[in-house]
Amino acid sequence: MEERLDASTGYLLARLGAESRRRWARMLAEHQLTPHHLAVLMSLGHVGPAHQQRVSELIGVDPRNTVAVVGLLQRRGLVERAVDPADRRRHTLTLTADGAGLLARLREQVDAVEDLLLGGLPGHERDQLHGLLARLADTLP
Amino acid sequence: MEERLDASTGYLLARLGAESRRRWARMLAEHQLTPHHLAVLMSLGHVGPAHQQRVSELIGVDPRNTVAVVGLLQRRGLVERAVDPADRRRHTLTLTADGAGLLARLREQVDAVEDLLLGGLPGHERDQLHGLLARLADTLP
DNA sequence: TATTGTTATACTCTATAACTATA
DNA sequence: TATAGTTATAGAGTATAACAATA
Repeated sequence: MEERLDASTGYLLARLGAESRRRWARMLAEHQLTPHHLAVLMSLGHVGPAHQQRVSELIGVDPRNTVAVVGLLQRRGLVERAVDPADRRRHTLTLTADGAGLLARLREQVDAVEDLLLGGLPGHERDQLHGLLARLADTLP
Repeated sequence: MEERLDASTGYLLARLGAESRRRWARMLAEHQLTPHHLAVLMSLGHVGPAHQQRVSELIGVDPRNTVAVVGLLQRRGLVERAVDPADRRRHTLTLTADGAGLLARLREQVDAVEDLLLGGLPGHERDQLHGLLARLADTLP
């Protein structure tokens, strides 16, 4: 991309985030999935079974827009949706064995995409960047 | 956002980039503009007059999708589109006085949004993050 | 023949209003 | 009355095919 705008960190974040999303999307299209689908699988893999609203918060998607995402995963047998007996308004989402298996296989491809995206930075800077982004994510409302 | 996924730097980038874009979009909606419109104004403010294709590269938007973005800015009198006499296929984009004025006023609001987004990080970490993102942007194809 | 910009189109992503059922 | 999830819809973002003018 030769010359760049460096005026705003927020802009760089949005710009590089879009690039990252684009690469994920291209990779996931082979599996007929979108970045949000993988985000749901990853979040369930990370925190275990969770209510749908919790997952929405974790992946940063409005609950109303999460419905269709989870719906597809359920129809594919990757995620199970069960009414919570303690509060029957709530639906608990759980990874199925198929879902966990697919997630494991996708992680390799995720890592490959990652290496291409971050390949220009030396290892210690990649770690530094990861740490800063993780901390920033924790500070958000 | 309490607990987070920290498995992948690319994911954090996409996640925080979406958050950043969302905040920009909310701010810019008051001016009936989108993040892409501001990106065009910023890029012209940064590199001076430029061909449309060059701007497309700078803001990371396909030239076919840039047409409508620039078209709106032109109709609003913020950007001028002139045929390049040296190569009449090319259109040179230039900020008008109105465009430059609006850009200056928007920068304050951009900074305010930025402070809210990055407020959780101490100053030296914000600088570090900015440097890493700028370097990463330079390494991309 | 290749490049710059354009038109048109379809599909995804995001935001929001209004609803159901449960609490 | 408030909350979890849903339905439906409109707008913005993105990708791609086909084209005109110019080089």
